[in-house]
Amino acid sequence: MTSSAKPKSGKRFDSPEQETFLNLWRTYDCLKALEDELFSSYQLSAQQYNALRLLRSVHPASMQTLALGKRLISRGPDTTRMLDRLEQRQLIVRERRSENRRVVEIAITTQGLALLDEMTKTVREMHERQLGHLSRTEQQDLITLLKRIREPHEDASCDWLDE
Amino acid sequence: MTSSAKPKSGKRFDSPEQETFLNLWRTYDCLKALEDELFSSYQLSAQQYNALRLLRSVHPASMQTLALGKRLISRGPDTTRMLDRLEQRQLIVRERRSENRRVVEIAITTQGLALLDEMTKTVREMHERQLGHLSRTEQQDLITLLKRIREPHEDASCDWLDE
DNA sequence: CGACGACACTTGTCAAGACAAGCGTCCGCG
DNA sequence: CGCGGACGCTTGTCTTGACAAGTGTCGTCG
Repeated sequence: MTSSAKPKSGKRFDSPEQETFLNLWRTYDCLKALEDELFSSYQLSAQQYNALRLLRSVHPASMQTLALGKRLISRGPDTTRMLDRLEQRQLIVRERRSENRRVVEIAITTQGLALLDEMTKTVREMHERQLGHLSRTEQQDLITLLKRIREPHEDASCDWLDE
Repeated sequence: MTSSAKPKSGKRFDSPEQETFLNLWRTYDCLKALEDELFSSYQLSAQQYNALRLLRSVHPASMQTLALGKRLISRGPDTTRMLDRLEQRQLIVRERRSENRRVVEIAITTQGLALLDEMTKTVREMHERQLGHLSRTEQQDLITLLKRIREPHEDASCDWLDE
């Protein structure tokens, strides 16, 4: 008993907050695995799928690269190169307007919309597998708790401006 | 109104399950950002920190590489190379025993324990910032819901054998 | 109207993760 | 014994994400 750290193999967590976070992490990872499995069969990442969804929500209008990046989950990742891949597959188009040649407007193409349509059914089935065993009330409770967690952090580093 | 997809910009989610999952993702990402910020100041990833924690919990015994990898959150990532980095910093030791030269036993070193001790305070403060504004009851409710989500998936692809 | 700073995006470079093939070791069976 | 297969880990290679510096465009102020 010389060490100041007490392993105490019965107690697995250093604090209740750690237990909560690890549960959150595990659960997220578990559901993400199901997502990735599906999306990879369409050669898409979850981020790319969300980008397409966002673009569809403003279709036929367009969004600027930065605005799109801000609304994706992980804050400002490599938006440019992710869009490169989508553009190569002609799921989106990029356009530099003469009125302001700094910004690049992104819009979803007909092929992009078609891909989303094609995925609708399997995506819904995956959501069913992921969370279908929870009642509507449980899901609502969960969302409430999750939002409460984010409350004090939203303006700090996590601003998605979702609504 | 020619398109079959209905953008309907008011409705943001395709299904309640999607809303739940996106909330989970966002919340996780939000808390992860706080984690990463802290751990990166110690030149560690969250995975590496968890590996050290796990090793401490069995100290002074050791674990096999595969067993350790299985108990980390993201299933079986690049355990070997992650341990390479920890070994280079002498936070762990690897040993091939003569009794079974296939397996590699991993153990945390005194320096590894010292690093964990050094981090204890700031890690706790971060947990406080992350989730301190939730009551014990709220955290417990959340954990219950999260476990319920994982229930049907645990044996499929997410087996952490935590307890 | 020309220089300066700010903005929006792009490119370069590097570390980290994913996937598959390869190597050494052990067990079982003839 | 010796050989085939399974196991446990390592290595190679590719894709992905992270961070910083660079490029082109616009507003503004002297």
